[in-house]
Amino acid sequence: MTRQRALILEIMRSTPLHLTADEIFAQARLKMPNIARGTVYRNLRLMEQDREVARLEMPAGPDRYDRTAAPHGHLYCDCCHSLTDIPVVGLVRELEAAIGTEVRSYQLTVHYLCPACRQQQAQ
Amino acid sequence: MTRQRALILEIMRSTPLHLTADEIFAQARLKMPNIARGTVYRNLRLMEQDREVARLEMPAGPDRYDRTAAPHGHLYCDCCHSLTDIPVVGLVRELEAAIGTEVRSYQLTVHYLCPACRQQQAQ
DNA sequence: CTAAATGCAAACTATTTGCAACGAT
DNA sequence: ATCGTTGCAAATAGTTTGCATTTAG
Repeated sequence: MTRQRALILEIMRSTPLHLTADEIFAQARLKMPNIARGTVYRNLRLMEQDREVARLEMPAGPDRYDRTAAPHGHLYCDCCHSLTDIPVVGLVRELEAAIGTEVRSYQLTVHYLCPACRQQQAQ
Repeated sequence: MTRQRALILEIMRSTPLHLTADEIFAQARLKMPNIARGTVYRNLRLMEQDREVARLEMPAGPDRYDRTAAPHGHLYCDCCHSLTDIPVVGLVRELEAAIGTEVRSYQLTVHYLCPACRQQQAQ
């Protein structure tokens, strides 16, 4: 556990947002001006393997990271690209029953138009 | 509708596999030796917008394309990266009820170990 | 005829990696 | 002391784009 890694964890824990590696890097720079971008990517990958964070592949743009707690899905606005959590109760159980084997994890991304963007389109 | 686009559609329709843009490009080259990689990418993007195909963001490696039919999810093997369909009956309805607004589409990727890889790990 | 699509190559974005120097144990 | 981790810069992978040329309608 290096200072760099501790800082990255702290940043992840300090926000409910789904930050990109670069956003995390930018925040980290504020507190540790010569932390390297590579270090951030490396640690995020390790933390993903350790299941400390989950990497979210996005339909557009860079991956984002989620401080993992309970399994959940995401609502993705096709217009403004905002991302919000959705609890999907019982989905894992359902899936395991359907698949007949252990589910290691899942990623559910639901595309929609968020209220603000729907409003705009209506006008 | 150009010859190029028709060929890409034909390739997509001729296989149940989830090909990458580059795999589609390689197959296309066999029948049309100077079709350009850019053309394949451009058409796949258009076809995605027209909902003729669905682009699948993968946890590792390039995106893959799915000839869309009924909405469904995918089983992804964390070990050998194989990808197979899972019908997820009623998920859209469930989601719309939970979200309270129209779902445009969704991507569900379930991580697991496929039978072959599970076997190997056990040994 | 003309507007849109192509082939080509170069550009670009996101991410990974090699390596010498550094730091935690 | 030693082994993993860092910072840096260069490399890579996947995809997109600009532009002159071709093609479909």
